[in-house]
Amino acid sequence: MKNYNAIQIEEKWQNLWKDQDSFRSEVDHSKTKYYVLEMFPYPSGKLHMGHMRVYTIGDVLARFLRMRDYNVMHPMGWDAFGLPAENAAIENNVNPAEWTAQNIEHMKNQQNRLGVSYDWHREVNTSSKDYYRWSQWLFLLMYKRGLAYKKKSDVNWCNDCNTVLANEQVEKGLCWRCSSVVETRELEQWFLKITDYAERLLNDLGQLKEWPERVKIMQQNWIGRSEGAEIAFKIKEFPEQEIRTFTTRPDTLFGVTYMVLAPEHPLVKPLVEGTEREKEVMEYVSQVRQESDIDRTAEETPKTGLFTGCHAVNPVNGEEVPILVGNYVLMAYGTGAVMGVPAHDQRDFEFAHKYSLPIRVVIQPEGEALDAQHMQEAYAGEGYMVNSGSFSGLSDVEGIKKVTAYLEEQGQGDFRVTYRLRDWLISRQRYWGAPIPVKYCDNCGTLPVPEEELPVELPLEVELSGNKVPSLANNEAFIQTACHLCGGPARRETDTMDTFICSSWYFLRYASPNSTTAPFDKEEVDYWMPVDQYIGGIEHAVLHLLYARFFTKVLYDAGLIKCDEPFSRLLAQGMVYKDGAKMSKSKGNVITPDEIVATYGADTGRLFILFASPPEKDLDWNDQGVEGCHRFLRRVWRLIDESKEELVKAKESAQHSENETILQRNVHAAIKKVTHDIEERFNFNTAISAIMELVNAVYVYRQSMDSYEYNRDVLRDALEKMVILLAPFAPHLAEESWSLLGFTESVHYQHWPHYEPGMLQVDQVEVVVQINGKVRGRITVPTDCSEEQLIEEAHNNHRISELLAGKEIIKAIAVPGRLVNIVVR
RNA sequence: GCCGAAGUGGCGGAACUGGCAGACGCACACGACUCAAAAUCGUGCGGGCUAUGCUCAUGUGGGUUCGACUCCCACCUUCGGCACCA
Repeated sequence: MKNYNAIQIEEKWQNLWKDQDSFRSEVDHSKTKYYVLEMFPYPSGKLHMGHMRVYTIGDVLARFLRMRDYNVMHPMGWDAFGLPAENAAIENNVNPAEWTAQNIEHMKNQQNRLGVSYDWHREVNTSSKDYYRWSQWLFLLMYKRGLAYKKKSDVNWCNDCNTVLANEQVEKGLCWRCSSVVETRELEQWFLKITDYAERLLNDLGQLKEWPERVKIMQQNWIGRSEGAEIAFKIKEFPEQEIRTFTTRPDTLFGVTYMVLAPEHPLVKPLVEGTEREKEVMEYVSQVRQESDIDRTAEETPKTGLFTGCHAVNPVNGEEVPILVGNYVLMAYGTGAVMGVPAHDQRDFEFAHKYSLPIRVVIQPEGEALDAQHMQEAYAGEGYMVNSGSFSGLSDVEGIKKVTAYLEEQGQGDFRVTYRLRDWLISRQRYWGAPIPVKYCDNCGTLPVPEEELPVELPLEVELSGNKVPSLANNEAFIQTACHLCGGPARRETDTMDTFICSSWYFLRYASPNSTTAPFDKEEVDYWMPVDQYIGGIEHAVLHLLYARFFTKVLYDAGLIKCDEPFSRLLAQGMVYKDGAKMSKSKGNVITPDEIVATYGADTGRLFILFASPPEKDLDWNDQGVEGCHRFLRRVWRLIDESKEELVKAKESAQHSENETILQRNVHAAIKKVTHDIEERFNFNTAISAIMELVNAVYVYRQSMDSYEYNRDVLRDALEKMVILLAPFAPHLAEESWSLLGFTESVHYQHWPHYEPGMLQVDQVEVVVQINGKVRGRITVPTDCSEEQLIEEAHNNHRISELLAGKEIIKAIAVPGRLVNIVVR
């Protein structure tokens, strides 16, 4: 007997797949296409268990669907721009481009050793000229469509990464990449107008029936839509000026007792200029603005404010209320000004108490009498309007409509929808990225680079100076260019694009990775898109998945693609832990795919990853569990190895014994369950357990008689089906087994078997008999036994009849094939 | 604070539309094979008890139902998202 030598087997078949180009995909209109995609990795050079998990999940699907006769595209590529390449350049004194290229080569080898069935003809690399040229082209498309603009504003700055960050890349005030505190800086930067798409990005979440609810909710929260009114307050001291404020509760307008401006609000300075309060107010403003966002927006931070000396005029009743500047008002949300309604907003309530501002109740809950003097907290619930002039008596809901309508009539306000979502800041002050294709000419101004001049090439030679990679701003040769309009000298934009731009359209590029005349070939894209199944980590729930949806919608609007949502089905796979903690060097609990492949082979690693937990749940790595999976594969191997002789010795007979009928039933039950678990439920763990049960059943069959008595056809069929079912999970062992069973064609080109319902039929079933819901006996009855017969049979059972003696039977319920429940008193 | 997900043996997990709770695997125990070990094969394996059976048990407490891990209500714990968002 030969031992199961996984390493040797795996290498053999990987080479063969490569030589035969087994997983190439082409447009074929005669077949149903299926696009399986795993989020492409950053080429860090190190493949970790999280990667192995995504790729394995994707590969099982890809292999399964190929056997189900779909035309499957399963591509892979590299999200190759980004900061780590610069850090590596500094540490190892190596060029970022070189470092990236080496890592890609290494990681590609690692991926291939996992036996993942990629179509490498479609490989993309976002840092290659052929790719980023089209990232730049897409920037220009955005520009043409009025979706890219440059603006001076307060932006998030990470000192460690030495660059600005998008809002989505700040987590709780910290940089998403390095966790250092994010500061605010005022800079002129490029933005994409994702807010123009806020409504559609929100609404179309409803189309995404096959997305996990939690991801959709995260996006919904992030977009943060709220309805209300924008209201204009005139300023008593400056009658030509007004303050616009956003509120979700226009029905509380009569309860306004003050107004607060954000310290950044452009009106603050003019209001106090030349007054005795100027010095104090402006000092306060600069003090607040120095605080980091994390401090300023923390819940514990006390609310502070300062009177400007000016007054706002309430448009509904002409009341004059003081205008203050306050630290709790954010310039970035709404209009940067808040009307203070202390009776009905908790923050306003606290603020009013602190600064002795009046509180006026204008909403009364049904059956209660709120009294401003005795309120312990603001009342934000339902009620009817009071102290509100002609609006008094209306419900809050009616009030919102009527007050807004009144303001519109008066030209003092509008219905308004406000989003939490901000425009996407895409400028990065970093070298290793796609240059933003813009020029600045003294005569002609800011100019997008004409398409014919693309790509704006990133200079590859880097002079390391000190401990950093200099940004393009230090590269005069890059900066100097000619204006294509006036021919005069012009300067290039030196910022590069956020790498999330590159990953917002890569799934389109896979359809035609070599297209030189467009970012993608329309016909190919229309055939393959949308991605049928996308798989990746939950950490991209808002970031990448929101940006990619945005890009897709812009391309749809531009008529370049036919779909307006990129990913039909999404699977957010769980994390890989070890001993309840994230794998990390500092904890010393890292297991790498390389080690697993070297010790047990890729098939064992794949099987364990799939068997230990359903894909969307977190997985706890367990060495003994891996051992168990390896044992199972050895068990399969032994079965195939021993069967070579057994199949020769076995008898040929059309007659099937009971044992053979049972084995066949097990085969068909396994086909049914494995198919259903992969296709409908993505529960690979239970699919694998079904295969294990089949393997156990074959062992039981073999043990039940002498090998001369085996039925050759039945045994052979069971073994073949077993190998086919195993093929998506342990592709190398399946391939080897298939060839040992005498086949010359790859198991991966076999058609997935269908189960026959007739084969699952049994003549007799065991049915549980309950009395008052407790199991009291079992009866064996014909499968087609009627409900009446079932109940009769239950009564006939010796033990049951004993237990029923002297009891009053109230009713009896029969569920054919399952149970009988007799209710007694 | 708001929103969401999850709580089942020693462990990972299973139980699809309400119908035998614990499939499959790990760990453990015993047996076979062996001089021995490993490997392999077999048997057992939620708790309690007066043990061919009874009883308790799916985070806690209620409810609906002939019957609840599954549905409803309240609560507890853990994890995740949002959060001075007007």
